Amino acid sequence: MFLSREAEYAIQALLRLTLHKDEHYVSIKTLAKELNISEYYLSKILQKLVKKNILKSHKGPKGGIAFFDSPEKISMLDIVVAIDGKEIFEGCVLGLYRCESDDPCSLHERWLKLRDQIQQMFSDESLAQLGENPELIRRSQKFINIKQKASKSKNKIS
Amino acid sequence: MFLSREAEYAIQALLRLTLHKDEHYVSIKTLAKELNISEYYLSKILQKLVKKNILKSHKGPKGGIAFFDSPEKISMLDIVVAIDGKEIFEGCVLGLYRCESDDPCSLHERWLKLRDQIQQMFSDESLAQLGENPELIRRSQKFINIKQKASKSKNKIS
DNA sequence: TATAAATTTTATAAATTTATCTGATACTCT
DNA sequence: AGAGTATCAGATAAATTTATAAAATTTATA
Repeated sequence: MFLSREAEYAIQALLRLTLHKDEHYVSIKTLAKELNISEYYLSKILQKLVKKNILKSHKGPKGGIAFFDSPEKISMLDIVVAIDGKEIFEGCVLGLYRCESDDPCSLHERWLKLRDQIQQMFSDESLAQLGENPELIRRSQKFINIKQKASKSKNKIS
Repeated sequence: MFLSREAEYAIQALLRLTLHKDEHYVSIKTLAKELNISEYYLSKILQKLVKKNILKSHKGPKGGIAFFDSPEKISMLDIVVAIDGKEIFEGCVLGLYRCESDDPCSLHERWLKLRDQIQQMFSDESLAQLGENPELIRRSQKFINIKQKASKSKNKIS
């Protein structure tokens, strides 16, 4: 799993949000139900996006969250970095000390190129582009159930 | 961090082991001291490699671990998969449900290619090739100290 | 202005990963 | 055979990530 679960949920929530185009603010509760995860957990995650000005929020009745900018202007990289930080694109792939220096490991150059390409992939893709497949977004809700069940049974068996 | 800490330690330990070329068996205790990590923890990790026939072990005095095959025949991928499993090269990068099906997300193809290239990178590189830079291997010992300090202070400050 | 709806903040719990410890077993050597 | 050395296996502990709950704050509107 290249991204943290939080980053995955953030992306899934924002994708859901693109399906609510007309509404001014959408409550986190609603999104949480649609994604089938805890309202509180989602709040926590989305707050990070509010602080990074990817979302704006409004309290009280008729409140909720909304995009700060339009989804066309939000790249996947924006979201990923807001949640997981830019550190996931840093460091030696083997965890070797001082590998970034003038005497790197033999995988270094190759890894750097691949990592940059991953980063480029995320920055090339806007939320709006990903949102062009609403069917996929709707399907993605069930995944959480499966994940939770999988980790539970894994615990029991092994 | 693309690889788990265990996988990183496994690689570092095997790299260390290549520096002990002449000896028949090297004790895990010795390796653990060189890497500056817990002897017991390293045991646990290396046991996985024993079970996967990457290492062989021998109990008692003059015992320890040794390569089952020569480092030339061991790829980085062998080690990574032995510890982290092949799952790290599977699934949708965004965690979307059924993304692998006939209706994938718009990042899917691009991610698949990159992921395959990462896998290829690991399988192209043998332990022996990485071991050709003994200075780097020796330096890598200190990294663990830094990591441990970093996570401790992180805890205290934030 | 009171009430209900919503986010925000803080606390708590569960699960997983990371790390250490202990006892058992196997082996070498004298 | 006995003493010492080393892995092996399973239990335990600490740290981090993942998830939930409860209390505090803000806001719309009746």
